[in-house]
Amino acid sequence: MDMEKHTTASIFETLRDRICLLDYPPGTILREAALAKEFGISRTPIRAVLQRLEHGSLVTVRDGVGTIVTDLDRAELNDIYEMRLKIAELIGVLSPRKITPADETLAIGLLKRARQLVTNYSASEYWQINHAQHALIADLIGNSVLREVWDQLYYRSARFWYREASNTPDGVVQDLVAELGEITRAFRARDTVAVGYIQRNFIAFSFARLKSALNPDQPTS
Amino acid sequence: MDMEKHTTASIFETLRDRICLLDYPPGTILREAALAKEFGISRTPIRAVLQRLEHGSLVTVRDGVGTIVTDLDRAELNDIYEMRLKIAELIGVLSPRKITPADETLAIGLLKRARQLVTNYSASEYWQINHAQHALIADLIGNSVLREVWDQLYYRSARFWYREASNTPDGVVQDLVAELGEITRAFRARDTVAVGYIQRNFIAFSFARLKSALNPDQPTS
DNA sequence: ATTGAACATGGTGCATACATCAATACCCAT
DNA sequence: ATGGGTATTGATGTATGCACCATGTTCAAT
Repeated sequence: MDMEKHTTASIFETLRDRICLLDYPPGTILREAALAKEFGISRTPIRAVLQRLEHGSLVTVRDGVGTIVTDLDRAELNDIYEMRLKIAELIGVLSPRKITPADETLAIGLLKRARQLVTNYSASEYWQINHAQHALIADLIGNSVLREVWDQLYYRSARFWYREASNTPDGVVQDLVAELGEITRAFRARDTVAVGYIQRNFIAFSFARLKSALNPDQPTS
Repeated sequence: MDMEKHTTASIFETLRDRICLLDYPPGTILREAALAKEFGISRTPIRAVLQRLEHGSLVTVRDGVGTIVTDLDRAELNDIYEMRLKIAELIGVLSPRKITPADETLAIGLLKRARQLVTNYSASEYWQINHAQHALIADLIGNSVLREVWDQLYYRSARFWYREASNTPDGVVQDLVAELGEITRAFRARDTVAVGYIQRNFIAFSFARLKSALNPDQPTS
């Protein structure tokens, strides 16, 4: 029984998170009828949601087949991360919002939560902290276009690093703690440019980690 | 009588161009039923097209009211152009495709067409040349994510400069000729980085022109 | 045994009727 | 004359039946 009132926005977020959290692994075929039945509505609004997901490059709809969760190939990984590296540097440049004490408080809270991950790891908690950190920084971006691109690339890259976090949580959690520590420091100094560069650096670290995971060893002749 | 076979992709391009060419001025209310009747199909595929346009920030769909062509306010102009300036610099940086003799030939052809605009101005021809130039350069971009963003921001900015071109065609056409001249030179040198910087510069020129058009005079105390 | 086409099945794409929402005009009370 | 609640109108949002497409299967011919 579903007592909740599912709106198209909430369904979109639900499906998006299922894809990002690899609950729907790449290649999964989603059926409109099944989703419609699950959420207790008709196929029409489901189709609208799937179209939005397709715009975000998370799925591709194929006539007569179904809606297929997109694959994670290496070329796309490179393209997304190359862009995120460059986009991050713009965060503090394109007329950002001023950092407030409330922001600082939120960052400190996230840092504390992240530190607890070191001893008690939980994939769901890791995801939620990342999510909150992303929202916190996206809210600083003054340029609306930059914020949209930043947001979309975040969700498009999420599956890559979430899978890596599940495989080898140790290093990933250490990075998250370090990142939030630096962000807290930058927030204390009210330095938005620093926030952008911190993001750039940790995206680069994550990128390196993912690449070495795909290339376990250097090829030997 | 419509003998052509309208596909959703062609309808999307048609409506997009109507918005960009100010055939549908900002504030215009589009009715799904009217569009469905015009293209000889039902409301369902029309709604899909309108959703795509909304994703591109060209319209907003309001329940019970209609689909409204978005307004051109100054804040959005600033955000879009700030981003385009930064994005343009990445064209030659993020693994671009090699420039070929065929590209050079196309650029020279566009330059010739642009020169004819100086004596015989035509708004439609101006639009088509800009369109072809955009496609030519977008095709050089190797990073798929960058290409998508570049493409979307082009169409999002189109209405601003198209309106300016209609108001004062002279300076705009001169800029176009100069831009295509420099692009041709960069193509001859097979220098993709130069292409990106040329784009950046002429976007900046256009930006300055638009800002001065919105601020006819400096405010006097 | 293998290959080929015809067919059965289950999916998305489309068309249409109905439900719901927003704006406006209207009418009655003041 | 005016103000506010109500009815009306026409829009988008939703549900559902049908058409078309893709895919796997089956059966016959070689």
